[in-house]
Order: sequence, then structure tokens, then C-alpha cells
Amino acid sequence: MTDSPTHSRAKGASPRKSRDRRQAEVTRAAVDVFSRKGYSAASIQDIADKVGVLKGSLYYYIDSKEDLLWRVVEEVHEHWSEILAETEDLAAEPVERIHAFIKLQVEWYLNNVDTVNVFFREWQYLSGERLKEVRERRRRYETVVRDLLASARAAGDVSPELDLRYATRFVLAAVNAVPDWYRPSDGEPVEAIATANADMTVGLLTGTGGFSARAERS
Amino acid sequence: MTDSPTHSRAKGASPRKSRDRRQAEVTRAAVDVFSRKGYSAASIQDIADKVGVLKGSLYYYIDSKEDLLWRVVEEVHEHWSEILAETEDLAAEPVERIHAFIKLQVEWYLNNVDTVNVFFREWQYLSGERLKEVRERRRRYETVVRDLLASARAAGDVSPELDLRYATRFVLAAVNAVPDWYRPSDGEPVEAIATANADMTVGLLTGTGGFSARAERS
Amino acid sequence: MTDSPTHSRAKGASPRKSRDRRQAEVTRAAVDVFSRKGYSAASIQDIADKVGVLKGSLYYYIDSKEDLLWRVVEEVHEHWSEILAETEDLAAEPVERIHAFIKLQVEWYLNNVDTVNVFFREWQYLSGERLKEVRERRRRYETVVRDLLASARAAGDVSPELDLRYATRFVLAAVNAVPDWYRPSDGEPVEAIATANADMTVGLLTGTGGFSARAERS
Amino acid sequence: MTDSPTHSRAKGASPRKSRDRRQAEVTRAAVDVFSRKGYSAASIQDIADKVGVLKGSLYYYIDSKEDLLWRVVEEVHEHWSEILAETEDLAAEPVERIHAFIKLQVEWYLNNVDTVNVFFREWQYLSGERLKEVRERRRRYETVVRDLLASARAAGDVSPELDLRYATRFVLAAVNAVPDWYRPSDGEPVEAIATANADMTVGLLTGTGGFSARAERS
DNA sequence: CATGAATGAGTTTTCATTCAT
DNA sequence: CATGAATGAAAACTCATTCAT
Repeated sequence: MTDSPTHSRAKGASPRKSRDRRQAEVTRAAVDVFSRKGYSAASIQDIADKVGVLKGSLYYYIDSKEDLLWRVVEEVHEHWSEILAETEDLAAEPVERIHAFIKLQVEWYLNNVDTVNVFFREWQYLSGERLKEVRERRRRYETVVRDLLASARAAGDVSPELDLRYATRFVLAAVNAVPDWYRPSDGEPVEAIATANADMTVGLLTGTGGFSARAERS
Repeated sequence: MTDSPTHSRAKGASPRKSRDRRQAEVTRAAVDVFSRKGYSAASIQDIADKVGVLKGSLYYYIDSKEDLLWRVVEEVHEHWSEILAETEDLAAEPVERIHAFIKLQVEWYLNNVDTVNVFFREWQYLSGERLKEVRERRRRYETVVRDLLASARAAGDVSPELDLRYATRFVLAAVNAVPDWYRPSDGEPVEAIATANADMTVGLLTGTGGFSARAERS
Repeated sequence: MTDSPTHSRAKGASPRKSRDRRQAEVTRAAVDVFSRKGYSAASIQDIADKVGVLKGSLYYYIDSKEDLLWRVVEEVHEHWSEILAETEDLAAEPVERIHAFIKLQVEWYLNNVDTVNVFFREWQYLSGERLKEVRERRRRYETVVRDLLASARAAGDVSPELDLRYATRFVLAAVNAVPDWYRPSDGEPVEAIATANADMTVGLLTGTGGFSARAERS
Repeated sequence: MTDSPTHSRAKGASPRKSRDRRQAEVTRAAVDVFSRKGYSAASIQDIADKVGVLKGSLYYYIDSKEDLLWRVVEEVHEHWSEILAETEDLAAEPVERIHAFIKLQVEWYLNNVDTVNVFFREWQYLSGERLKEVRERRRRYETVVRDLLASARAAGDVSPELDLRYATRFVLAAVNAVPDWYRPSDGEPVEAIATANADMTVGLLTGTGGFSARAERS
């Protein structure tokens, strides 16, 4: 009821920081549990166990289970904002921008496999305003990618007959599918995978090479 | 439509048939509910409501909730068996067999979007022996596809440097992703999508064409 | 709806007899299941399985689950009536009548272990009038046994200080406990056990011998 | 009655103690309900009602219904361990040790009639490892009793012809049967019953007296 | 007689959430 | 901040019983 911050901060960081650290810890635990069990099947208990506090104590950091999912989703949203901005800021030919985009995207996805997997598999369990927001973000994200492709087409780098709808789906599928089969234990360097993927996809779009070429390049 | 094989049943189908019909009805309801809510979040109640019986009555047709998921999974397994057999029986060049395989696969996936989606999203919720079996089936399925690609490589239709692991994943990702974005309401004919997909993927593998070429062919 | 007994009796016994046979079969199955699982834990399904009919079909032979328990109880009741009558009819000294009673009782109990076990363990699950009747029968049974002991005391065969309440309980405990540890597979002849038990108990009452003497006699 | 060991708890006991008290309360309720309805027929609801909490709340204290039964069983197991140790520690003649054992046993059984009744009637509903453990404990318990009798025989206190198997069963039956007919409301002092039972059984074994003698001694 | 199908009330168990201390 | 305790709604599943055919 009465908060005396000075008293409780004898040693260690500020309470603000400590709280943030806890928050992050909780989110990380949620990502881990959700990615292994799935959002619906996971229980608050599982996450509390992972964090090492009692179930009830979690509610100091969250308002609801959905909250936890929302944070995961927000992480991806934020990343999307950044990557789209970065890509747009790039002073380069459309095709190169596309290549950069794919590479960055795959790289981040691979470095955050669990987060990404939870995002793609579970976002539909959000409700109300939040559900609407994910839908909207996804729509915008797709639009940006489509625009990217459109500008490449306008620049004459890809066939003028390219069906944008198909191509967009294809590019996104190629990127999104990666965390589905990626196993960190395989030891393949993230960067190599990302480059290979970008090379290949761009080669596909421009007609300068497909699979057969991939090996030679990498 | 209903044939009464014996004279012993004036009206109504044989109990055997009626039961089978019910069973199928229940499975269909399960596919529908699971695909909309996800296996974990779906309740037996939901399915009973859909079928129009009481919750408890469902258990006349099933042994457990997992049973329902299992049936969905089995449908896909059976289809896989068939399609792999069909593909192998095909007296044709490897590349053509690959093309046929992809086309058949995409076609069936699109005609059974919900079933396929439930399969790919929820199979992990199976337990025990069943879980093992899906894993095993998936492994075998992948092996067959890889062998298909290998024979195309051996026949000289694709670059000898093709990395089979990558290529297999890629082909499967392309095929599996389709039901993810397909909306029957879009009105695109299933066959066209399937052909386009097969054309494109084969083009990719053989290096004879990528996206730019797709539009020209179709 | 229409019963045509003549039609269905082409071969085999009269429908009446066939029905009785079925009834007995059902009761036997019930005894078996109840004695292994306990009345509450046993399901009608278990019994139907054992008989080899569908659950619903059982209800042609019974009105309720309790019915089945009741039949088992009645079997014991009938046996009690018989044995008590037999004992009373015996023209012999009280002590000999007691001896005969115990021997007969143990013998029958051992030949009907399951029935007896179900009776003693489950009678309390009866309800209403039936519950009252078992209580009453048990009371009467005990009274008769007590009277038997009383007459032995009156005849001077046992100490005049014998506490009838104790002695009755003791005799009954000795008799009732037998089916608890008896295993038919042990191969001990029923009659030997019964005689030993009777000898011992009578020896105890009359003070002419206890355990040490048992071995010598048998 | 409640001691507050530290000053940190103005009112109410320590959480540890309070929890233990609740646990005990729950177990007591279970004993009561199980002994009246039988384990299978009793419902978690019944027990929750008795404790005065909601059904779901019970699961804060237990893991499953079987858990409750297990606690009852454990109580008896622990008592057995103690009584067997006490008996073995006794520096006395075998016969006296037997007498002491029976007296202690009957006394405890009578002071814990419900617990004991639940134990003997319901232990078979345990499953898995627990079921095995009860069986093993029962076996060991019987072995110890048999050894007790064997040493009495070796000491020459009982007939060398005593059949140990019979005698063990008999002694146990006599002891175990007591809670079956004991009604606390009858007002008979527990100690008197225990002594009488021990006297009688020992008398039987040694041949120094049976029923007739009991009354004189008590 | 027997079956297949359904019912509906009840069972055990889980779980997100709350809140006084 | 954290805990212990409780809540209450909902989940999966069971089962005695009924009944039209």
C-alpha cells in the first residue's frame, strides 16, 4: 500500500530497472513455454515454474495470460517496424533493397526462432483490439513487401508480367518457413543461411538463377 | 443414394452405414472446429454442438479428444501413402514425376485445406505411440521426396551441385505453405494454382525459369 | 412389441428356461466383476462385456445395477435360511449343533467365496427397503447364533461366565474371515478347512483345546 | 495451544503450521467420508463439503483423489512400523511380546477405527507403485507376526505342532476384525477390549485358556 | 430379444485469476 | 514484492439408464 522505494533499494539497481529485468525474464520464460507447448496448452503455472516464483506472484508483472502473448507479438511488431524502416532508408536499387530485406529478416528470425514461432503460430489467440492490431500490422507489412516488389518491377529488374500477389506470398512463405525447420544445433551459421536464402529468392525473381546456382554462390 | 442390400431394412440405411456416416460427420466437425480454434483451445463441447448431440453422446463415437485429432492425421497419412504410390508408379522422367507429385499434392491440399491445416498445426499434440508414428511418417515422406529429387539429379535434369537437403525443404515448404494463404472464397481454381505451383517449382529446380516465366506459361 | 414365443423356440429349451439360464449367467458375471472391482467401481459395461452382450441388452434381465447386487445378497440370505433351518432341525447336543453349523457355513462360504465376499463388502450399497432387509436378516442371523451359544451355556458345555456378545462376535468373525484369505489355488480341500475351523472354535468355547490341539486332531 | 515461535506473526499461526493443519483437516475429512461411503462411491465434492471449501480448492492440498487414500494408508503403515519396532525392542519372553503386540495393535485400531476400516476396505483401489507398496508392507507385517509366533514355538510356549500359517492368519483375523464390529458409542473402554483380546488370543495359542477363562480374568 | 444410439447428470481435474497478509 | 490460499468456471470423460427399431 505504501511504497518506500528508498528502503527497498539498499543494494542493487534501481527498482525500476529490477522490475524491467524481471519483466524481461518473465517474457523470455513465456516465449520458451509457449514455443514448446503452444499458447493454449501452456499454463501460467508452467511459466511461473520457469521463472521460479509462485503462480500468484506473476500477476504483479502481468495482467493476464494474453498479456504475455501480446508482448511476444509486440517484439515482432517492433522488429518489423525497424526492418521496414531500415529497408526503406536504403539508398539502393530495388533489387538490392529486396535482397537486404530478406537477409535481415531471415537473420533476425533465426536469432529469435522461438519468438517468431510463437508469433506465427499463436497470434490468433489474441482478442479484441489486439487481434485487430496484428491483422492490421500484417496487412501493412505485406503491403510494404509488395511495394518493394512493385518498384523492382517498375525498375525493369523483374519481368513486367510478374503477378505481384503470387510473388509476395512466395517471398513471405520462403522467409517465414525458415524458423520452421531451423535447428540451432545443426551448427549452420545464421548469416550463411540468410544470405543463401536472399540470393536464391532474388535469383528467382530476376530469373538469373534458381536452385542449381545456389551452391555455386555460397 | 442409399442402397439397402437386404430386405431386412425397410427404411433407413444399414446400421453399419449409418454409423459410418455419423463417424464421418463427427470427424468433419472436429476438422472444422480444430481448424478455427486450434486443437487445445477447442472443446469437446464445441464439437458436440456442431454435430448437434450432447457432449456425452460424442463418446459413443470416440474414445478421447485425441482420437479426433488422430483421425485427421490419419486422413493425411493415407493420402500421403496414395500419392507417393501414384508418383512412384508413374512411368515417366524424374522431372515429370516431380511435377506430377507437386501438382497432385497441392491439389489435394487445396481441396482439404482445413484437414491439412489441422494436421500441420496440431499433430504435435498427439501423444505416445501416435506421436511416434507421425514423426516416422513425416520422415519417410521426406525421404521419398528427397529420393525423387536425387533421381532427377542423377538423370542430369538438375544441377549436380544441388544441395538435396535444402532443395527438399524448399519444395516441401512451397507445397505446405499453400493452404496457409489459400482462401477458397478467392475463386481461383484449385487446378490452376496447383499447376502454377508445380511449374514454378520445377522451373526453379531445373533452372529453366522462375517467377518471370510463370505468367507466360499459365 | 409382438412376442411370438413359438417362433423363437425352434430348438433348445423353453423360453422360460433359457431366460433363467441367462439370468443366472448375468448374476454370475456380476459376482465376478463385483468381487474383483468392487460394486461402486464396477460398471454395467464390465458386466455386459463379461456376458457378451451390449450394455443396453442387460436391461432386459435387470432393472438396475442395484438389482444385480441384490441378487447376490439374496443368494446369501437364502443360504442362511437353509443353514439355520438345518442346524435347528438337528437332533443333537448344542455343542454338536454349533460344530455342525460352523462346518456347514465355512464349507458353503468356501464354495462360494466370490459371492460371500461381495455380500460382506458391498451390501451397504443397497438402498431403501433392501438395505433395511439386509440389516434385519443380519440381526436375525446373529440372534440365532447367539441362541445357539446360549443353549450350549445352559447345557453346561461352556463356562457359565461366557459373555455371549463377545463369543457371538468371535465365532462370526472366525467364520466370516475365512473367505478373506482363502485362495482356491492353494489346493487345500474345503472340507478339511471347514472341519479344522469348527474343531478349533468349539475347542475354544468349551475350553477343551485351542491351537495347540488343532494339529493333533486333524 | 498455538504457540507463535517468532514475533513476526502477530495473529494466526505460521503459514507452515496453518498449512499442515489444513492438510490434516482434509485427511480427516477424507477418512470420515471414505469410511461412510467407501472410496469409490465417495466424491471429491463430499470431502470438499465436509472441509467447507470448494471442490477445486481441495486441489491446492492434494494431487488426486488417490492421494487422499494414500495418506490414510500411510498412516497405518507408519503405525505398523512403530508397533513392530516397539514389539521387537521389548526385552521379554516371546509370549509376552505377542501379548503386548496384540494389545497395542487392538488399542490403536480402536482409537483409529475409521482410518483402519478405510485401510482394510479400500487399499486395493490404489494403483501402480503405491499398490505394490501396500502389498509389500502387508507381506512384511505378516512375516514379522509369523516370526513372533515361531519364536514362541521355539521357546516351547506353544505346541511344537502349531501350524504357523494357520496361526498367523488366525491372530491377524482376530485383531483385524475388531474395528469391524466396534462401536465407540457402546462405551466399552478401549483398553479393556484390547486386554481381553490379547489375553484370549494368547490363551488360545498356549492352550492355557479360551473363552471360558476370559471373563474371569478381566 | 438384442442392438445401436442417445441422454443427462455426475465425476475428477485444471486453471486463470484474485486478494489479504 | 511475494506468498499462500481460495475461487469458480470450465474441461474431459464416465456411466446408469432409456428406447425405437
